[in-house]
Amino acid sequence: MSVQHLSESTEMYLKALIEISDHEAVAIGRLAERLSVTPVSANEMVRRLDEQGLVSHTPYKGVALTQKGHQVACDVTRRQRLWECFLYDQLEMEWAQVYELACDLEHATAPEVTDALSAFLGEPKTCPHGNPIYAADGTCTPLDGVPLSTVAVGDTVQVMAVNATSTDVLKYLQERGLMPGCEVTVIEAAPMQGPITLRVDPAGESEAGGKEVALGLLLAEFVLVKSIHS
Amino acid sequence: MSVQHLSESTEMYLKALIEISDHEAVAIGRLAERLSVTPVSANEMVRRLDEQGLVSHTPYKGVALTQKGHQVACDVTRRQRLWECFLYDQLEMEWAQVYELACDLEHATAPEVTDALSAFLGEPKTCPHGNPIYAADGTCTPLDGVPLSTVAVGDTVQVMAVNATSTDVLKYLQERGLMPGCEVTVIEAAPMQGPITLRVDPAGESEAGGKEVALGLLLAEFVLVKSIHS
DNA sequence: GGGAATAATAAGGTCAACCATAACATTATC
DNA sequence: GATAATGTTATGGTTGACCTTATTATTCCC
Repeated sequence: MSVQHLSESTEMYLKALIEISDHEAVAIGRLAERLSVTPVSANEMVRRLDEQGLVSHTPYKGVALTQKGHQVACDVTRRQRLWECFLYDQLEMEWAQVYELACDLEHATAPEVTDALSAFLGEPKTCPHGNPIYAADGTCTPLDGVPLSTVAVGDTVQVMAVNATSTDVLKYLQERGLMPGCEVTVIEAAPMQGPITLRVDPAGESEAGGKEVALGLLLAEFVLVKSIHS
Repeated sequence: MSVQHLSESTEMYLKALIEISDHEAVAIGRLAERLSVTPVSANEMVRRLDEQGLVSHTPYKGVALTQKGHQVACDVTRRQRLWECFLYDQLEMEWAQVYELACDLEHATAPEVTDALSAFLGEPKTCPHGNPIYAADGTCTPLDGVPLSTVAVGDTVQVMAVNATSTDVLKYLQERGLMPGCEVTVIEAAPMQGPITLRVDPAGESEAGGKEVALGLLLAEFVLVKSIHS
């Protein structure tokens, strides 16, 4: 269990894997794209991670985290989301920016600091974007939402979390009010992967009958929602 | 002035230079020792830093920070000491440990974060070890103390700051009560670089007539004190 | 002035994490 | 079953920051 010191690069690979794997193997190509490296580089790196027992790679099938790798990935993600909370709640930094800023800090955070930070923040359970924060033992209650891209026309749902990592994408979504807690009605879905049209009511103002927003399907995949029974 | 991204190693060299230079050139050997690298490696690195205009190296004379390098070094030190305050005051971590922990965080801290952190902490002026925190513009009021190793027998002084970086050394000093604010009377100084003997009154308890402590001269150099007029 | 300590330079080596290009293997799709 | 897409392996290259060993240059001090 001793998690000596893993390189920043190693931590980024493992974090990327936990972010894009739905409990199944991930294609190397996708991983490479997510990390902005070439498939060849990703292949090399995956081989090294495999040798260290952090992932298991089945040629032509994909990469999956081992138990050890999963533990590390949870830990890295925990550190990041705690820093996001700190940056957003305490330092009052930009909602769209804290993912990137926390990403730098996460690799420089000793276990004692992580735990003390969590206590200081009151053991928060989600980051500012709504994603769950793993407990020190690696457990967490997973979100039971679905991507906004899969919601039927006419349905009204509430945004639970936003899964994006790029500051630009987050800013784009924020400008349209798509933040955790807001309510969204799908008004129209264009054919051929066209955008969906939404009415967005900012959190806490569900009476307002907010503005109409067109959202590309790929962007809508980042937005996790649950249906509203009301 | 654009401080793009300098490597962690670069920042460590510049920080080491500002820490051990008394406004004069530093011998490469000393720098190498401080950073635990070989003189040959330090030489190479100094050449690179010189090429980047961060230091100026006069062969056989030593290295000095340029204005640009000084600015960066101040900034790095500022980041570190702010993190020390956060870790010590807010997260309530060990006094002896926060230097090392903050040292990791400092390299991962964006300028916006530094400024927001400083505001959050109430623009502190010193770190938990008593060393000054540079303002955002690089200015700070330097300490006017002298090393405890230079104090005459019989004198009573107050500890202003502790300049050590190793957790072990800091822990050793803490165990003997040598923290900022405490009062110290030099009882005896052994010849031939022998230890000095002190009476240490912890901060806020100057009536108590504290314990006697023997301290090696090299350790006493880390402790910055000012005389007490009382 | 000579020798010791220190500093500088040269040459060659390692390691992690990338890159490109090219060849080859496998899987998926028409 | 052929072809395209994707994945894998091989080879060779780069960069930063270290290392060792050896040689040469300078400075300091008796």
